[in-house]
Amino acid sequence: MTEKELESKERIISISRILFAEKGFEGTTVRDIATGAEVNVASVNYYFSSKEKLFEEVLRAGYNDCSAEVTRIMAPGKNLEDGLVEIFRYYLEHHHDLLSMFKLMMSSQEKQRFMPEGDQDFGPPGGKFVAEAIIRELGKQPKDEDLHWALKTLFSHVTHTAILYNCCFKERKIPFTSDDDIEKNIRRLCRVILADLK
Amino acid sequence: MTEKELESKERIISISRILFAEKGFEGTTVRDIATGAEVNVASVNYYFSSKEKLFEEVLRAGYNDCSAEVTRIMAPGKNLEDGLVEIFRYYLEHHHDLLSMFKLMMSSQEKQRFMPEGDQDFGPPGGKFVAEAIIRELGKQPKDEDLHWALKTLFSHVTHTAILYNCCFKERKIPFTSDDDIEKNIRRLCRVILADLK
DNA sequence: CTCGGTTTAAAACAATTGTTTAAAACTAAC
DNA sequence: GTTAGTTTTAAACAATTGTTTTAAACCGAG
Repeated sequence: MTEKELESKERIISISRILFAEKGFEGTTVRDIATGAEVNVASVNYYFSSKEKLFEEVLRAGYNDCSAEVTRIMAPGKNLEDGLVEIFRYYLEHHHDLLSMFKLMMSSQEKQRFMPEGDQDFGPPGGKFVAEAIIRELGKQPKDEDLHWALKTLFSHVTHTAILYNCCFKERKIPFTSDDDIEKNIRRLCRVILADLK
Repeated sequence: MTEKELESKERIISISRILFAEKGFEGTTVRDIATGAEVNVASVNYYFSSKEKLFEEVLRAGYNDCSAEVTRIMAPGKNLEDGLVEIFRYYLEHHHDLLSMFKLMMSSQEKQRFMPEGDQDFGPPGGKFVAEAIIRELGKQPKDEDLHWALKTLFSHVTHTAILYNCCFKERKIPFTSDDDIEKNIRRLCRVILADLK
């Protein structure tokens, strides 16, 4: 594995993360990828053997990065509000991966089974650590029902907002949403939900 | 415009709503549509002049139906909790249209501009009437900031949950979510948010 | 330099794409 | 029944798709 291979292979992955997110799997052509990565068309199949396999690798990369980052953010002791806002910001910066994953989930059943190991019990990547932050914040172990309600509501709010941000908010298609507002909204929801759990 | 035309044209629209939602615009072929609608391939272009125009018509149909239904559900006097649960159920029944619209929003900029008249001020279709229900429930006019926070949080929760339901929940990929739970979750969020606004 | 394996390159592959054509079949009014 | 207009059909269109092939270029080790 020489220096050049790493460069080519990684350029392909890198541009694929963007293109798959923007145009979806079918909407992205191998030739688009090859052009974007400045490699020959055949290189894509040479390194990844098929477009589908490349797609899987792209998804895995996105999921793993996201999972690692959420885990890092939500390190023991982390404040819930601050953590969720940071997760939101990460989602914005890496909305390619978020969009790809979401589009996949929304696609036909055959492909829906993609979900890497771990995390299943807590839904989104790193959900377990957000759950732990909720427990810390409460100072007690809530009922399972309450915990999962809080987790799901908070996470879906952050995710949904991050997705919409790149599609509508930043172009002001939906009013009353400045970047500051979004942060405030997340914090407010945190407080309201935690208050209800106490 | 004969009897037969209506049948063919509507069969094409009908199957397109499903296929576009499942496979996206690029993932759906004109031949899939023609087969599904039991018409000749050329009929699609005959009636809609292009695949793209057909897609626009499909989106418009989905958006208008959804907007009309939310408006109907949220008729003056409607209870907020009940209304949102009904909207959620409508989203589930008509998740084709919901998915199509969401996938479009998540797609490349050129197509993002699709958003029919009205509703812009309140985001999702029929949002205005949900806002009115919030005001009714409060018994007073809240601050703009509060109203939009509540509206956005509630609506995004319902929408996000409805989307995930068809992708994960119903196959139990994410645990602790029975159909009853989802309803309860929506109602709980309603109460918590309204309490905060009071 | 020479040799093995790895990486690139151009070209071609068959299959599928959206769309058009041109003729046939159909429908309704006269 | 004839005619004019609409709808359906089969066939073909050029363009694009993912993938494969074959040979050339490249590289480090001996």
